[in-house]
Amino acid sequence: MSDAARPLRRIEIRQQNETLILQAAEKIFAEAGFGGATMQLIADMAGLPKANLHYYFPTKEALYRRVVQNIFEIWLHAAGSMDRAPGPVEGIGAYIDAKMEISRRHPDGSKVWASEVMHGAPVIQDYLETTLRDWTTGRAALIQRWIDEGKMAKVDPEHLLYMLWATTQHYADFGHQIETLNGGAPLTDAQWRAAKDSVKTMILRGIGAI
Amino acid sequence: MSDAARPLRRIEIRQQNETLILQAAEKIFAEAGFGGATMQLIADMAGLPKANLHYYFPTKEALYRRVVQNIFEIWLHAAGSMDRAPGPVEGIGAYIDAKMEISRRHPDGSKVWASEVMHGAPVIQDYLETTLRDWTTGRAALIQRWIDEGKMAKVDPEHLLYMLWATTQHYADFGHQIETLNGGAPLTDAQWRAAKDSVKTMILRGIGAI
DNA sequence: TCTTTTCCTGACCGTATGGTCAGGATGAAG
DNA sequence: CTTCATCCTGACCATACGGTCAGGAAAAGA
Repeated sequence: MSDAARPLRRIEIRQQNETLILQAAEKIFAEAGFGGATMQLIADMAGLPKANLHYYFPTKEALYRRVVQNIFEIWLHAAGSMDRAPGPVEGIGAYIDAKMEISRRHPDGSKVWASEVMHGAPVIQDYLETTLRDWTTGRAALIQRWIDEGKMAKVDPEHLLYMLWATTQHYADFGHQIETLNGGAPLTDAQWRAAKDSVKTMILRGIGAI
Repeated sequence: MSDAARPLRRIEIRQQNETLILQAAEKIFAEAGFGGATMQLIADMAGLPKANLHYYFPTKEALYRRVVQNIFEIWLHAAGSMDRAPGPVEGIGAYIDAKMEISRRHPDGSKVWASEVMHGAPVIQDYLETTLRDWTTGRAALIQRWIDEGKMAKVDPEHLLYMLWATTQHYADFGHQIETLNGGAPLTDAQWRAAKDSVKTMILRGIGAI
C-alpha cells in the first residue's frame, strides 16, 4: 500500500498520463472515427478531466497525429521481420505471422490507420511518400531477387505486398464482421492459429514458394 | 433546349433529387466518415439547400442508412457471379473480376461500407447477421463441394472468402495509399488489368485450382 | 380557372463541441 | 521553510451542427 500512495515524480506523472490519454484516444478514434470522437469521450475513458487533455495535447488534431504516428511505428517495427530471411518461405511467413499478431493485439490501431488512409491520409501523407515508399521499394526488390533466384514464382512484387497488407489487416479492420460470422464470438486461440495457417498456406502456395 | 426547359414531373423531381443527394452523400461520407460529414457539405455538393435534404431524408442517420443499403445491394448483386460456375477457376475467377470492378467503379461505396463495419456496424448489423451470414454459409458450402470433388486444394472456405474480400476491397479502401506508391497517379487501365491478373493468379494458385 | 397536394427554402433554435483561462494544488530545488 | 516550475481543473466562450418551421412556389387534379 505504500507503493500506491507514494507521490509520483514529475516524469512519471507526465508519462503515465500521456500513455493513459493515448490509449483512450486510440480506442475512441477507432470506434468513432476522427469526426465522431470527442475530447470528452476520450477524457472519460482516460479518467481525466477534459481540460487536462488539452494540457498535454494542444488540439484534437495533435492528439490524433500522435496516435497515428504510434501505430506507424509499430507497423514499421514488424516490417523488419521480412529481412534476414534466406527465402520467401521464411521471410514472408514471418511477415505474415508478425502482421497477424498486430491485427490481434492492436486492432484499434489498425482501424485508425485504415481510417486515416481511407480519408486521404491528411495527417500522414508525408510518411506515405517517404518512409513507406522507401520501405516498399526495398521489399519489392528483395522479392524480385527471390524470384530471380528461382525461389518463388514470377509475381508482381507490389501486388503481393498489397495482398499481404490487405489479408492480414482484414482480421483487425473487419474484425467485427468476422466475429458476427463466427456466431458473435471473438476468434479463439485455435481459430487465430487456423487463420494464420490458412493465410500463410494460401499465400505461400499462391506465390509458388511451397 | 426545349428538353432542358420542360418542367419536371413530380416523380422525376423526386427521383432526380434523391439520386443527387445520395451520390453527394456517398462521396462526403467516404471522405469524412459519418461523424466528419455535415449535411451542409452534402447539400453544397448536391447543389441544394440544406433544408431540402431534410425534406427528402428526415435525419442524417436515415440518409446514411440509405447510402449503406445501396452499397450492400451492389455488393450482393456481384456476389452472384460465383454461382453457375463448374469449378473454382471460373467461379472464383469471375468473383474476383466482379469485386475488382466494384473497387474501381465504386470506391466511395466500398469506403463507406468499410467504415461502417469498422465502427461496429451500428446501422447494418442485422444485414450481417442475416443476408451476409446466409450468403457466406452458402458459398462456403459451394467451395467445400469443389474441394470434395478434387477441383481445388483443401483450404478453409471461410478464410478463403475473407482473403477474397480483403484483397479486392483493398484496391478501393486503400486506393489513396496505392496511388501514392504509384507515384501519385491513379492506376491506368493496364495497371488495373495487371492488378486483377496478379490477384487472380496468386489466389487461384494459392488454392490449388491452377 | 380554382383547389389541393407536393415541393422548396431562408431564417431560426437548442445543443454539443473544441478550445481557453484564471487560479489553485503539488512536486522540485535551494 | 521558501521559492519556483509544473501540473491540474471547473467554469466559461464562440462556433458549428442537426434539425425545425412558416410560408411561398409550382405541379396535379377537377
